[in-house]
Amino acid sequence: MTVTSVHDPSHREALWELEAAFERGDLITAFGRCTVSYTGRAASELGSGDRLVVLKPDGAALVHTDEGRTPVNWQPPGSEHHAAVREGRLRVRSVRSSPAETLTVRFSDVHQLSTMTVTGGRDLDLHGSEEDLRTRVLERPALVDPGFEPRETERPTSAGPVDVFGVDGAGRPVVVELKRRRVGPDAVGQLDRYVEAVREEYRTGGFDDDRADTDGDDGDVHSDGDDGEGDDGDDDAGSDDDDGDGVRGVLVAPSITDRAAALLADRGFEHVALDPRPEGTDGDGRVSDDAGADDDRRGRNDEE
Amino acid sequence: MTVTSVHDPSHREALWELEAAFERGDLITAFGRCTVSYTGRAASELGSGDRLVVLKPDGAALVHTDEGRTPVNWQPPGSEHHAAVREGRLRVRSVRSSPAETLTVRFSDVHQLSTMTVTGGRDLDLHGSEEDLRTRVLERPALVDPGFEPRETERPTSAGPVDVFGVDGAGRPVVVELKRRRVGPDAVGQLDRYVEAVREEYRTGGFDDDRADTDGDDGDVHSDGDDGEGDDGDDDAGSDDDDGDGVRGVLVAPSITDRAAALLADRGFEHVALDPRPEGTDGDGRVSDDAGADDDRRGRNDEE
DNA sequence: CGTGCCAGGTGCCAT
DNA sequence: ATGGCACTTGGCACG
Repeated sequence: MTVTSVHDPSHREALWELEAAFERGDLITAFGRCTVSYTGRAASELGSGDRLVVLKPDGAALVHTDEGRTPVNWQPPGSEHHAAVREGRLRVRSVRSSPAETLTVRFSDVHQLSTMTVTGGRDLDLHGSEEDLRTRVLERPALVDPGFEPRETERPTSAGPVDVFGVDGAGRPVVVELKRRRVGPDAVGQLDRYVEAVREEYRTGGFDDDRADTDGDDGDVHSDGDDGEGDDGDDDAGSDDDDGDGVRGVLVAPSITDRAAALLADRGFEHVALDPRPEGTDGDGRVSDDAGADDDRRGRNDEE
Repeated sequence: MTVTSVHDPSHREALWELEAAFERGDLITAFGRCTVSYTGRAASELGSGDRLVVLKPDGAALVHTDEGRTPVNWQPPGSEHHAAVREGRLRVRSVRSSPAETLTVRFSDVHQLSTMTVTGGRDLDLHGSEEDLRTRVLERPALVDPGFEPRETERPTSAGPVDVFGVDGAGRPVVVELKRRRVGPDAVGQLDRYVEAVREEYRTGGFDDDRADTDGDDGDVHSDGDDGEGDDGDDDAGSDDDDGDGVRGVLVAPSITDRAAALLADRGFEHVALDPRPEGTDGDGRVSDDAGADDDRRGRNDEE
């Protein structure tokens, strides 16, 4: 049995179905007239109306109206669903602790209640994320700067992990912050924190013990062979070569807003325009070159 | 007719139901075995499996697995839903432009398809947001600082709108940034940008023409009567009274992380611990005092 | 579990 | 439309 469905069930019927579905670990949808109360990190009340309520076996709960991508109310995974009949209404309650939160849906009428057994994979294969951008940068560092040499990814600093850290042609340390989309002032602030942290690090003599003691296992860039060129850029740093303090800050993103650009200039940082996905993939995802291993879209009859 | 539901429909049947539901402006749920393709700002592929697909009349589309609060794939409101039978599968496609994005769901089997007419309100009454925190601060400015006098909310600066702007007992300008929850380094960066903008503003002589020309209609704090006290604080600013440049920065939030606190101290700013909801409302939402106009939870029988 | 950060973030409201 | 920001942000990875 994969799907059960009851129309206009009595509250007792609905309760029975719900508890059986909880037991089975089914996905549940309930459509009916209800009010919704939430209390926890915040608190909310929603007056009576028809809504679609989705209860997942992992504890997630969603209350959807006919509008919006975001549910009006919800409960994250890890909650526990309970059902009961109280004061003539079917009460579905989803509770979690830490933080303590309760979502209560009170149905005056259940128009339809369905339960379904879910099978099959849920692994999404996604392209175009920041990780893809990082890959692009690591594969072709010249896109960032002619002489750029990546040395480490997720390089730890006192201000947090630097996306890509390396040196330029002149041996100056370069802090690269990656963003998959157009950036605003916040990204500049982020870059600024990282650059300042690295500068401070160099100032106090290379080792502030800020860098967590990862033994080059995780974040190191694939060594291309040439190591004997100035191993950690400790010699050239500290002198005010160009601007700032010898440490360059580079924001790699498709584009940047005016305010962010102003802030960036103020800090003496740079912006490099780069897309997370290489050229040839436009908004519709058509790949001009690189005929990938896509075996679903073959017959291109795209009407309707 | 509010709800229609078909079990294991043929693709033709399902297609018929779908198009009728589109026509009626109904909310649609489809449960079945499908693959999902998305392309637009990014691109993704999801292999075959059972999923719950929700199609809303406003154009929103959701694809849910049995896990997570967030749909594996989706389309925001404003999209257009289309259905067709292609290559022996039921294809549901949701398309939007700007940005150009397409979500395609291909059903090999539809286990259940339901359509529902939605009526009733969707206005959520939410408490505990940043706006509530602002209200608290405006009603009791002393919570921020003994002599604090709010002057303006959403005060425009070259760096963006300042949550609350005012003066302290010594007549110094105060920039207040509000956060409804525990803050990290980003919030300090935000406050820093605002304070710097205000300082620059004062430095260049009160009017940099940064402040957008809102004629005191929107952001002004309710005038309490006393206006003849130094109308815009132009006299005392510019002298390095305490630290920084005579402009104070205050981060109002329930709590703050260590890193953020360090940054805050570095900038010479302050943290004021304040909750968006007044004392007496704990995590479970029980209000100790202030018996509000809540008329739903009366009989407190809270078992199961 | 808290800290920090990315996300196809979404949503709201401003210019 | 773009911009800046809040959000019960959610989700993940790491210390």
